[in-house]
Amino acid sequence: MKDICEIRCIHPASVARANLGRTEESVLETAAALLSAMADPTRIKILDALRMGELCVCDLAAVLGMTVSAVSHQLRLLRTARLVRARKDGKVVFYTLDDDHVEQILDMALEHCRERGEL
Amino acid sequence: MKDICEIRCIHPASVARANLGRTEESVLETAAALLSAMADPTRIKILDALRMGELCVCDLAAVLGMTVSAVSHQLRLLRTARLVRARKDGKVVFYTLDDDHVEQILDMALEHCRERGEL
DNA sequence: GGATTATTTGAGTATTCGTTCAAGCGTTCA
DNA sequence: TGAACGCTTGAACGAATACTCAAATAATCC
Repeated sequence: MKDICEIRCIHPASVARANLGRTEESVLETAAALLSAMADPTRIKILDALRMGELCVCDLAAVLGMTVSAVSHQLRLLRTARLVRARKDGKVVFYTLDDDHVEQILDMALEHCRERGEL
Repeated sequence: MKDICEIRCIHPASVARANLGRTEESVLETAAALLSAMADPTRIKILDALRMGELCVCDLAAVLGMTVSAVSHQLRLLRTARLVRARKDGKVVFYTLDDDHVEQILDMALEHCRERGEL
C-alpha cells in the first residue's frame, strides 16, 4: 500500500527535491524537544518573566499566580532543556535565561503573534 | 499560604520589575499555541520538508515514511495554526508554508540545536 | 453512472502532560 | 540541635495528544 503510493500517486521530482534539502532527523528531533519546552502557557510565562532579570522560585510563583510546586515542576523541564539556569544562594534558588537564542526565538514568536492577532 | 508567600518570602523589587516588563497574557498564550504547533517531531519534519517547495499529502507521507492518514491529521493542526496553506488542484491538495516567520523561527531553532549538539 | 484515487474525518486507544497534594531535602538561624 | 524556610520530588489523576483503522468526501476517468 505504502509502496504502491510511493511509486504511483506521487510527484517524484518534488519528493526527491524535498529529500535532498532535508535537515538531519536528529537535529529536527532536538529542535522539536526545544520548542516543546517553550510551548506551554506556564513555561512561556516563566521565560517572559525572566527576561527582566533573575527571579527565585517564590518570586516566579507570585508573578504567575501559581503554586510554588507547579512552578518548580516546570522549571525542572526548562532546566533539563537548558533554557534556564539555576544559581543557588543560601536556601534561595535564582533562575535566569540560559541563552540569548532562547530570547530571540521567544521574541520572534511573540512578534509573529502580535502581527497576526490571535490564533 | 500564597498571600503569605507574596508578602514575605519574596524580593518585591524583582517581582515588580518582572511585572512591569511582562508581555500581555493573551499574546503569550497565542505564542504558546504557535510553538506547540511546531513542537512535534512529525510536524517539524513536515515544515522542514515544505521549505523546498509545495508537496501534496501523498508526497509528504512518502518523505516522512508515514501513513497518509497520520500526515493528514497533523496537517490539519498546522493548517488551523496557520503555519501551512492548502491549495487544491483536482483531487490533489498541495501544501506550502504559510509565512516567512515560520521558516525564520524554524531556522533559528535548528541553528540553536546545531550549535548546542543534542539536548 | 460506477469505479478509482486523493484526502479528510471520527472513534478508539495508548501515551504523555500539567497540576495538586503530601512528603522529603538542604540551608539558615535561634 | 531543632524549628523554620525555600525548594524539589513522587504519586495520582484528569486532560490533551498522536497514531491506527475504518468509513466518508470529493474529484477524475472510463
